[in-house]
Amino acid sequence: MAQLSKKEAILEAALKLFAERGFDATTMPMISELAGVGAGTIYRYFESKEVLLNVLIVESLQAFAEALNQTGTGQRTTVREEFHLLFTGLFQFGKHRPNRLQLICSNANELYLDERSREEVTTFLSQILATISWGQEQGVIRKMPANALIAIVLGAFFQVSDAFRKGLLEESKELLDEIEDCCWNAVRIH
Amino acid sequence: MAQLSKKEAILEAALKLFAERGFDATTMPMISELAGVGAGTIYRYFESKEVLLNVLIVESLQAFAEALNQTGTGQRTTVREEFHLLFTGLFQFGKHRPNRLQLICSNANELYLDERSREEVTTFLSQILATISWGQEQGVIRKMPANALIAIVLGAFFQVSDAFRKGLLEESKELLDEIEDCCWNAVRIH
Amino acid sequence: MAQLSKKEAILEAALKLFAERGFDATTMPMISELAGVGAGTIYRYFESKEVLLNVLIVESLQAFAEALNQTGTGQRTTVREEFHLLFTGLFQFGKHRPNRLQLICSNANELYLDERSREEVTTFLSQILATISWGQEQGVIRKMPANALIAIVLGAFFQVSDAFRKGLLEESKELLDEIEDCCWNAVRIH
Amino acid sequence: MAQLSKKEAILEAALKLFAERGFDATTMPMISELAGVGAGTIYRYFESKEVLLNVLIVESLQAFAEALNQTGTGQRTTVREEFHLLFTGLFQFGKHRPNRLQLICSNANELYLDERSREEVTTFLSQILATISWGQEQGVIRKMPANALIAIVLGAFFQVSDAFRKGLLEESKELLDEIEDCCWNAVRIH
DNA sequence: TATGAATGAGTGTTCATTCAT
DNA sequence: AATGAATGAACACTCATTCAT
Repeated sequence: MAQLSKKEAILEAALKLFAERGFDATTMPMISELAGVGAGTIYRYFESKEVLLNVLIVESLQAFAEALNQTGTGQRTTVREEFHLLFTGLFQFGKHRPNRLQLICSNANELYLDERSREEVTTFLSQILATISWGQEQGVIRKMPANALIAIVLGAFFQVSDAFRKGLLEESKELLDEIEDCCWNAVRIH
Repeated sequence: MAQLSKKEAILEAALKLFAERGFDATTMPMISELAGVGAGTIYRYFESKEVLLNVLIVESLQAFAEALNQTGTGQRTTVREEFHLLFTGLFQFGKHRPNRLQLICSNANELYLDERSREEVTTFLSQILATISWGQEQGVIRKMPANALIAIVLGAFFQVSDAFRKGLLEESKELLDEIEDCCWNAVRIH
Repeated sequence: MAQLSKKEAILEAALKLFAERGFDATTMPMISELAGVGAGTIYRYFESKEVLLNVLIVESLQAFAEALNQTGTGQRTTVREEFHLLFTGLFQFGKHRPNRLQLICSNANELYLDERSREEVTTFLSQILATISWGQEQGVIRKMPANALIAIVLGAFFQVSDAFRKGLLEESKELLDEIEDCCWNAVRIH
Repeated sequence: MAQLSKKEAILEAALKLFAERGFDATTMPMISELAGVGAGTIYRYFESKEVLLNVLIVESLQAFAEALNQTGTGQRTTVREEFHLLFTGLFQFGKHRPNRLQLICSNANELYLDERSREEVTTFLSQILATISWGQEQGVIRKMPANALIAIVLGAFFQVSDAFRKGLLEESKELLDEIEDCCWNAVRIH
């Protein structure tokens, strides 16, 4: 409360609840209570529940993209190295911002996304696309529709993250390396 | 209507709506209208909206398991062949029962699952587990936690199915074969 | 309660409250309580609060027009006689349906009228217009814009009705005759 | 802003909004925005929204009474002349202070009037009453309850003013004279 | 003096559920 | 067995009012 502005408290509370329960199952009273603010206060900062969701989605996608960039910047070495940095970025993000990851993964929110959010999704994916294209040019990554490759790797990553979150799987350096290896094998040319 | 009992009509309507809109965004009046029955009639067959969801989840998981069994029965040949049958079963199911698949994939419903449904998930997964264990014994599949391998393959499959559903990817025999190959490479020992 | 359907009870309660307090100062809970129904029940019969108002306005205008017709039907005699019948009709209506009259007079509702209601107002006024035109043709009523004549007579009538309603004035046959005479003098040619 | 004190700015904004939209449909934020002051500032000058309304009503009634006095002062000539001055005063006021007139006419505010405002109404009417009594003594105005005569003339005037405001009637010297003549005919002895 | 962020009671409205028919 | 009218708790959201600055 001392270190968090009302707006931040609301965003944090909403993020947690949207991630855990989904958009429809989260009520404004829940958010206001968890944020420790009055019900009306939310509307001083966010026009509506939907706007609040979209702000969070855009924020989260940007944070996600940034997390990937941060690890991936610098001169290009090998495609495999790039893939490693990407994967590391994914898991770092999932570890530090589990709710943001959950929000992004959850398809349930799709109905409520506005134009801005949809664009942000495209922007985010374009970053991964670049790596894939480069790998294909280098003859290292399979010549398949990029969307399919992305779906395979991200799908695996999301599901694995979910397993971590639910405690079905215990995180360890070795396991993460193995999973990365699996995903790399999935898309590389043998 | 002629060939469908009231109960079946309700289940079908609810399945479609839960899959398309999600549990919370689906109202009982929507279901009763689509099913062509009175609002109160639903309660003659299902205690509550949640029970209705759980019945559908259990049904869907059983149908999913059955679909996998059906292709996979018969004498065991190779692990690769078994994997192929499993994958074929997954896609067959997604093609013929897209709503059931969508219902199963959607994490949004998690909150509302009862004990019975959770058990059914376990049952369903045990079938896949068996194949994995066998493959590991044979020295063909990586020695990793089974949950991780399942998450990788199912995650990829769900995400790919979603891409098909949204029209981001066009289904074709060749593409399916490629995707299967990707997934197999992900889990096999090289 | 026994003799009133829910819908009628709602209409009656809403009429009373809208007339006494105005549209904005009347809440749906007030209406549901006075009608003796649940809050949600109102929405089974009326889409929204605004629709409820408009239904009442149209109903009231039609009842008003009918009340004027009823007294005024039959062969035309003199303009004065027609005026008398009109005035009698106005007061009869105000006496038997004070709330409906109040609802019609109140300009506060203007903002919420839909197309249908606006048309009904026109229809209602056209009836009075006919009498005025006839009187002007006969050289008995002043040659002034009909809207002005209507405003004068109806304005006087509404204000007098209000005075009766508030008890500022005591109704009596003689007083009504005098008021009618005043209004007639206002518009006739001397 | 330069020439208007905060208090005056608030009163002016509130007058405009109450007149145009009604008391209930006007919000305090609307008033504060139009007045160019903070929301809380209103409460430094007026205890509540209701008090603000009542201040405006009293002010308006006093301005109205003053407007009538101004034209009517001086030695008495004839009753007809006095009536003319009264009528001129009414229309002058309506022309120069349309919002104040609208506020006074609107019955919708009745619910919120306090004792002070009610007294002011009486004070205001007493002025007109005086003229009427004098006319009746002179044998020029009908011997009817004064409230009835006031209702007739003011009712006609308010309704005509409304027609002007809505553009249903075009103002002109000739029309005003005619309307005055109508009203005079309504109350004079023939 | 003046502000506007903050509040929470209250608004119009929806909907899972019940029950008389 | 089947209905759909009825309910009232709960929803998203608003706004008169307060108060720390």
